[in-house]
Amino acid sequence: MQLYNTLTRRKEPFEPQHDPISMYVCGITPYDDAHLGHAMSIIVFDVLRRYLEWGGRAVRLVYNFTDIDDKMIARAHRLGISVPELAAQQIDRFQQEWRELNIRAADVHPRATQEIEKMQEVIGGLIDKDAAYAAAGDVYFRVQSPPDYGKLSNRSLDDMIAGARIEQNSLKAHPMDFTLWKGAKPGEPAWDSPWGPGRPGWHIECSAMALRYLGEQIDLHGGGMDLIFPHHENEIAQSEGFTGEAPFVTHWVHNAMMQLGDEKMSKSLGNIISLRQGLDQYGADGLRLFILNGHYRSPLTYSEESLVASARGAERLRIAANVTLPDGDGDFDVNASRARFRTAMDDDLSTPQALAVLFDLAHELNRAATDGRPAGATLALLRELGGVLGLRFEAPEQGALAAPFIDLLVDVRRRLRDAKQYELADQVRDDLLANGVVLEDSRDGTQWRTAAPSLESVRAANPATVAAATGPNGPLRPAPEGKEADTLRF
RNA sequence: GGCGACGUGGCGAAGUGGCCUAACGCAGCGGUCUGCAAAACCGCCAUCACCGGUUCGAAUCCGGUCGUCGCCUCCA
Repeated sequence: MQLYNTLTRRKEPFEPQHDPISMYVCGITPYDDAHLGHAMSIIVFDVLRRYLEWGGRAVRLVYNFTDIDDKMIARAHRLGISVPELAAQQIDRFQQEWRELNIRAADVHPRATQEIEKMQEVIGGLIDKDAAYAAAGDVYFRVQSPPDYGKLSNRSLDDMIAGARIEQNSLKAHPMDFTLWKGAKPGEPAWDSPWGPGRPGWHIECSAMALRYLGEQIDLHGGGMDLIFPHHENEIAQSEGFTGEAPFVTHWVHNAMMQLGDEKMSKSLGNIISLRQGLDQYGADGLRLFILNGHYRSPLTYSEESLVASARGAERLRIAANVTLPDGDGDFDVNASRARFRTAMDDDLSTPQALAVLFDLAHELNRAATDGRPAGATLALLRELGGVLGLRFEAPEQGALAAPFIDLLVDVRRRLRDAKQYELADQVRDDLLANGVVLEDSRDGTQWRTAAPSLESVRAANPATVAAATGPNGPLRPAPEGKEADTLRF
């Protein structure tokens, strides 16, 4: 398949050298709740992994948690809990949300705090090669040591200095030198090291974890575009400096950022929607459709309209994936559809086109159902390809408590209809709809299902969900002032 | 200032030289079905920011204009 490679800035054939394919995706810092931007990244790489496996390749995926850094410390301090407590709590939440999103677990989920030894080994190795130096309890990486520093982000050290606001630090040999090890400050978590007590710098954990779990050269490394510089640039510098092997990663894959819509939204705290809230309002398939409807390298703008449309689309697929058909495969050309799907996905993971194939299959299924034709093979293919995209085609859960009462109302309404008391029967139906339950009458009786959210219902719900988005950990960080349209920030 | 992306129907979004009078989804409109609905089905709804050029032929290539956005700082 062709995959865009950030390193070469063009689409290239993806030719993994390892079996299983070694794949590393930068995870999150578990200091606050996940939002839709995180969902975008994790869904994209979940789909890439599923697609590779569907193509018959084995994949070894590592997805890390960076559970120690300044934000972790600050947050834990504010909450009055320890950093490990904060990490444990947030990682639990993430993993619960990942499960609901139908994200397949990685093979390894390393945590920075459990990889200190490996990090120190790498730091020590870099010092030995004079690619790093200790200074007053800190250790810095020498950006002038690699001959090609800046190759991933496509910029020179001069450019970086010109544009960046560099804080003065006389300990550094070069202003862009970055920290590998931070000397401990009072009250902060610290580990012993040859350079004194301290904690790892931001980038070193990923080098250490990738090296430890995947080896010196890996096939694919993923993450959000915002990580290209400095995080991934520095990861390359550290890893290649340490091993002496290049390239550290043959294929770098980055997803574009999710953005907030208009000014109003960016200024308003309540509109930065959490993953929890998104899951509750639009369902896992709805969220996936929203993200997969665009290409992973194009920025995606959050809007309630789009999410509602995606949730409706998910409902359409779900209904088609659950149609009742006569037995038999039918004569629809499923191989053509399968090939179309593969062609789309092979072209730099073109999920918008892949999704179009699923909708065409859904259409064919509905036609078959209308005509009373068999289409078992079409149904099987829809479910199979849906699986590659991580779609489940399951109804959002209706509270188990409510179900018996809904059944009861449906039955009461049946009696009213039998008695031709249509006005009352319709009243029951309307009232249920107002509560998010759709009734469908047919010859075989009445079915009910949870309604996809309407724009009105979402808008009505959102002011109230500001509090929900706030969660037990305090409010999500407000968007910075002075920007018209902000990237969702964590 | 440096690096980069983008502008396609009411909305989202594919398509990067002829199969495009432009996929797919949402919304809308007309019809079928239905007690009425819902779902589904049938049908309808764009000439691709603007200007100029290249070409037998351009949404797709080149130049210009206008507009939008991202990264360069913690960030998926």
